[in-house]
Amino acid sequence: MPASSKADPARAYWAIEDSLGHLARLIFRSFSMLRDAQTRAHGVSSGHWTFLRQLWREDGLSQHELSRRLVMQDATTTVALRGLEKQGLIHRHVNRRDRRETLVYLTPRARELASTLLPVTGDVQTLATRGFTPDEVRALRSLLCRIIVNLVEEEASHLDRGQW
Amino acid sequence: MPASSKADPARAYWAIEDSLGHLARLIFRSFSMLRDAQTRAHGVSSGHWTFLRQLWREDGLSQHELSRRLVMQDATTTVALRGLEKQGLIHRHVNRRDRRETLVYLTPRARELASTLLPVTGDVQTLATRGFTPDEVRALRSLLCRIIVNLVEEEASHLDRGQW
DNA sequence: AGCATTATCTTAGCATACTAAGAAAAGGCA
DNA sequence: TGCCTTTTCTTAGTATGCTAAGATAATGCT
Repeated sequence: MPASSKADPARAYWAIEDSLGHLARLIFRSFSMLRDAQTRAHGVSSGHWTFLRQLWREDGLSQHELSRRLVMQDATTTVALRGLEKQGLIHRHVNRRDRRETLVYLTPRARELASTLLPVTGDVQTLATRGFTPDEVRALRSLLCRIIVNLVEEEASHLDRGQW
Repeated sequence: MPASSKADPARAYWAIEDSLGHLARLIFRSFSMLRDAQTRAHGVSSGHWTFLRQLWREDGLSQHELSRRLVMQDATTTVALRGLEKQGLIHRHVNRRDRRETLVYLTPRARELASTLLPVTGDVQTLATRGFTPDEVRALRSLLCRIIVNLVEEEASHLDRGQW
């Protein structure tokens, strides 16, 4: 008999539905994987995607500003951008007005990729919310944002108390 | 002037609110970190927590069954359990009726930790949903579960088509 | 019984992303 | 101006969790 994992793949998920953190993990992971399946063929990994997506909106930012917008550590950004540079998707040069900063620019190749790859996010999102009414999607986004605000405030108060 | 990250920490999050995958990432990460801050003092890391929590519900499961319930790869489980064993929180022995399986049991020490650490999940959850009505919490859980079902079905159909 | 297939666990290698600590540049102030 | 602090980026080390490939045990088929 096949393992129970094949019998009803969704069952395993329902069993842990009482933890919002866990639900968030599953959703984040599925999003990454589904997106990755589409973008990998173009040499864009899951880790690179996050940065590319932000740069498609606006490039010429410093690494620190990029990190801030994506809520990533500077060190993480350094490593990810090194990979993107090696793939010829970005180039970087020191800001002449503040030579501590490194500004990040897309290459023409990366710009061309945008039209191919940007729709992928939309596709995954559409798929994830299949059967949702527009109101439900809006409600979900709103609830998630409220959670994030709560969590951010809590983290900030931890910081203030010097706990971290 | 201080970096803008300190000016309004929540702003950075709102800027990317249009991606459900990204929102899920932020929530998952905040949950992990807030929990970690409480449990680390007891020698329980974020990665161990997931497994401990499941084992507090029911131990004596095989590693594969544990993996299935937590939606983890078997290899991931192997490594995590090795850590828990080294910490003296679990012990494992081969199932006599099927010697391919390794059954996982909590140690008395791990059982004692339950009463101290289990409330932590609840605390983080309460904090995350501050200002929510019970109906909103229920609605959120329900919406998240529906997304997961959608995503699982999609992944399953990818598997069927042999794409992965 | 014997052999091929399947299931479970492990190992190895890699990707992502964290923290801590250090280097280089800029800013602030005596 | 010179020194101390802050900011930005980098490096090193670690944790989490993935895939691929292998070892061992059980199962199924002839």
